[in-house]
Amino acid sequence: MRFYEAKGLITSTRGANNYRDYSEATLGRVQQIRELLKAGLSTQAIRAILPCLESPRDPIVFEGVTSETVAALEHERDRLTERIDVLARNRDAIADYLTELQV
Amino acid sequence: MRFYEAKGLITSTRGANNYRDYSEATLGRVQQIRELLKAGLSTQAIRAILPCLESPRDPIVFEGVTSETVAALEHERDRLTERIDVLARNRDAIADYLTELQV
DNA sequence: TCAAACCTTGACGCTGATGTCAAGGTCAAC
DNA sequence: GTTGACCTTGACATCAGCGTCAAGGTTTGA
Repeated sequence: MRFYEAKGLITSTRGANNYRDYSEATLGRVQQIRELLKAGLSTQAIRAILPCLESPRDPIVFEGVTSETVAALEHERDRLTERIDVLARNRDAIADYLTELQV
Repeated sequence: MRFYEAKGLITSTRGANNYRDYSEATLGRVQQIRELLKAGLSTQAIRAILPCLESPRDPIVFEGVTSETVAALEHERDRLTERIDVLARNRDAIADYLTELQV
């Protein structure tokens, strides 16, 4: 999506055509992005966690990882945990309700 | 919020003033609704799970619980579980990345 | 009683994520 | 070389959740 590109979530190379050329990795990333959007994250939150989504990140990049980046990641991690707790709590409420109905 | 009322998430009684009067329970519900919205749920999903959010639902209501309601609740429960899985997976990716950085 | 503070409704605007449409460039194939 | 399919950009439309503002009614209190 051009929207993701404009948001800085993915990149594309351009041929002489000026046509976009998406790498295989980018296509996979699009899947992850869509998943996260469907899960309720914003594009900004997704952009923040992008560095963690590199598939074979064996050669982990220490360069350019500022302390702000680390702080942002810790923040996103904590917000994700909060989100997960809220959702799990409510899912359990639904499950409990359903089992009570089925007595 | 009037918005929630229009969406059928909460109700209010009106005095002779025509002023809205919110019950204590409704105010608590508003908190839950906001929490769920912040966690990325839509108002429609929230409305679907509202019957499960009654605080002291000891006198559980079997009346008016149609099989569609049950099916909708099971659906929401499953979608919540999917969401939780996606978020947990990505939170763990962030956590792993952070620990790798801190070696 | 009169003004300030608060409520009502309705309309309008905004942001974020997407969809769509028009006007043009490019490419494949006949 | 012309047609049709596909790409480009830019503009505009849409939907959800929310904020705001105007015009009027209500309450409070000095």
